[in-house]
Amino acid sequence: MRLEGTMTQARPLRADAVRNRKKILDAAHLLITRHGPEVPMDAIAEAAGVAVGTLYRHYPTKTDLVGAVLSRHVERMTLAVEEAADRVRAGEHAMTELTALVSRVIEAAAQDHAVKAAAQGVGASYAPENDTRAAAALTELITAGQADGDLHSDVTVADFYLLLATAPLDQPREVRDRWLTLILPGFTAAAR
Amino acid sequence: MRLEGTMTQARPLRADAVRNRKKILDAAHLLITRHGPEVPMDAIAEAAGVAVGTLYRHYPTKTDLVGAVLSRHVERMTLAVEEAADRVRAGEHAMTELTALVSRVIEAAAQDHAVKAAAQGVGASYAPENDTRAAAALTELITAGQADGDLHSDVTVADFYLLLATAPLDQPREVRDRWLTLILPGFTAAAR
Amino acid sequence: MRLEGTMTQARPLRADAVRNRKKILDAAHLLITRHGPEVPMDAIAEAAGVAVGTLYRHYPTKTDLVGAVLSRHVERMTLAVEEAADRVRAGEHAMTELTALVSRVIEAAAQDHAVKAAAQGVGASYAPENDTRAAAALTELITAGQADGDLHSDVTVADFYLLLATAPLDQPREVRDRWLTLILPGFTAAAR
Amino acid sequence: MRLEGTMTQARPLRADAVRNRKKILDAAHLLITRHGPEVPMDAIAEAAGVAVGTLYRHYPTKTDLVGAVLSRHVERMTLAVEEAADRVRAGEHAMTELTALVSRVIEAAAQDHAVKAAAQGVGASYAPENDTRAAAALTELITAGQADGDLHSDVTVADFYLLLATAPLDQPREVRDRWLTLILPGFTAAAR
DNA sequence: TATGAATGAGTATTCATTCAT
DNA sequence: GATGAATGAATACTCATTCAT
Repeated sequence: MRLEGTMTQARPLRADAVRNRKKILDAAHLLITRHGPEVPMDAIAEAAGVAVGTLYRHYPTKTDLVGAVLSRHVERMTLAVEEAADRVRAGEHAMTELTALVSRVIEAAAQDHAVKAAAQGVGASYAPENDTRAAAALTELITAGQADGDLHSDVTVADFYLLLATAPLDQPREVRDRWLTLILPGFTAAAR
Repeated sequence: MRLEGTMTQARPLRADAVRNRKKILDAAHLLITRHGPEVPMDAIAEAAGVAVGTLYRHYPTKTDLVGAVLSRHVERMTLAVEEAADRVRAGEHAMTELTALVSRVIEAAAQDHAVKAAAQGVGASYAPENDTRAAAALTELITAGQADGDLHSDVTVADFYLLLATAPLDQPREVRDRWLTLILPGFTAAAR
Repeated sequence: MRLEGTMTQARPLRADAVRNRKKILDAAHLLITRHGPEVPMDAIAEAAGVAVGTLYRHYPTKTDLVGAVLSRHVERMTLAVEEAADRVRAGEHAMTELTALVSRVIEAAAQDHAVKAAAQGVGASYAPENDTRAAAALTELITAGQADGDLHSDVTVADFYLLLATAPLDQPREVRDRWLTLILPGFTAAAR
Repeated sequence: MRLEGTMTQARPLRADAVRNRKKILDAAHLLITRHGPEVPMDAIAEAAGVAVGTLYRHYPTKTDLVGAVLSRHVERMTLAVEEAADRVRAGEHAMTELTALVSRVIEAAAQDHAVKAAAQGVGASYAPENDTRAAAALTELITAGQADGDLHSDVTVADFYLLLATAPLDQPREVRDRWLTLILPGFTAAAR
């Protein structure tokens, strides 16, 4: 289990170092999303407008960099889940939110697909603390859905992770939609 | 310097060549399954106990070799589907056969997982005629299942391919089973 | 100094062996002329309709084969020189014949250029006995030309070889012609 | 995975990089001259005392390296021509300078012969701007020689290029001299 | 003798990572 | 802290030549 670079950095970074760090992460995100995790480190460095050395100072390993990129992605997902949880707490229908959430997350991931491949391909592990937050919010949604009698009672957070992990992200839109049509019944109370 | 050779390799291979070919395919299968399609050709050659040249004589390209490994896999699946279709024709319950088939194929693929990745990763194309055979048998099963009123009327061969393509092959057994629990309802007439 | 394969072959070849030998040489000639001496031995064997083993039985080394191809070329040149000498002996004007000969040989070589490259590139040495015959005929022509007072008195066989060796065979026709315009004066008695 | 980089390498090289670049070019020059353009890149790297990676950083392709070696050669020739033109402008006899120039360039090239073969063999293109400079200076010389009535009036820059291109560079000194004796008359006004 | 399968050293090139400037 | 030059192991593929069938 590896923590993200930022965590290990005790003292605050110099202003330009922060800037560089962001430029690097942006470039990595862009290139990895576009070309997959095989992009050479040199290419990322060039796109970021820094030298490779700088890149390595911030992320001592390609795996680290890919991991950082992935973390960002996870962070975005986490926010989406938390927002959905907020809305449910504010009175929205849980199952509706869950369905929309899944759909939205999958669509987002489909654009960013290479990022996920990155994680598995290079073996990068992403920041676990985000997962915890996401898991908490998701649990809330699930509980609410079950309380409504919509969601099947044995559904867990892991099931949703599985849902995301297996979504056909690299397929065209209509395939992804068909996919949701096929998979969502399994999550409802009525269908099983 | 590449000059065109004869396309057709009509004459039967020599006994020892056949032996080597099999050794190569076995080694490739093993290594690709275990380490993914990135395994060096040299490693495969060594594992097969032949020199690289021999390997290249049998499979002029890495893509060819990976494709051959994949074809094997597909062939096995095809047989499974055809057997199921035979049983249904012989009176067995279609939905039961379909469910068992999916389960069996997924289990088989799980062992062989990297092989699939190989196909996409290297762009190897697997023998399409197998697909045709498999598709025919599968169509038969689907039609039967729909006639029984078990299978949802809009289910197609493509849906089953999607099912296979997205199965969490690299997850442990219980995850795969859970997965089937979640996905199969979407295929039934009752659940939707 | 290596002798051609034929020379080392004490007993007469079997009929089919002779046939194979010719097929090989023809194929080698064609491919080497067309693609240069880098053509793989396998390609030559295939074009000849024999297996590589057969090819190697006749020409134990690529160098040998290339040398044999070259010999053929030299043989043709030799014939041309001898014919010119014959004509001069029959009363033709020596200088005219020499000029025409040079022109003709260069044109022939231009088509067959790769063959010459072959000789140098692979280090093949061509059958020297042909040279002897060619040299004799050429000497005759030279002597006649000098007797006529046309050819410069210090011109030797080596000069003509130099002429051929340096002709711009890979250049287009007009360049080769210009070349002759430039080089021939040096051979005449008048110009020096 | 190739991503596009910046074309312009504006900033000056670091001192040690310059040193390496020179070592590489020297080694390449030596080895290519000695063994022809087939010398392995590894061999050149070793001879230069650097790792292959370094070699490829400076010359991304073998063709580039060979081209660079050739450019050097051309550059040297260009200088020689320009110097001769300078001398003629300063009052020297044009034909004498031309003759000496040709002789000198050929002698220089003879040492370097393989380099030329390299260019053609690998398809390397040498810096064309050098040619332009050389052509200008050569034109000047030719014009002067024709004005003196020494050089044949139809002689062009191309003729001199042809002269160089066909010189028997790989032959011993006396052959090259003999060659000049034979070819130069063709360039004079008197001989044709 | 012919066949063609097997050998294996050799080739250009890439890329994560280190380290002198 | 940043730079970018250097490293060198790794990879797919070729081809002259040998040798079992």
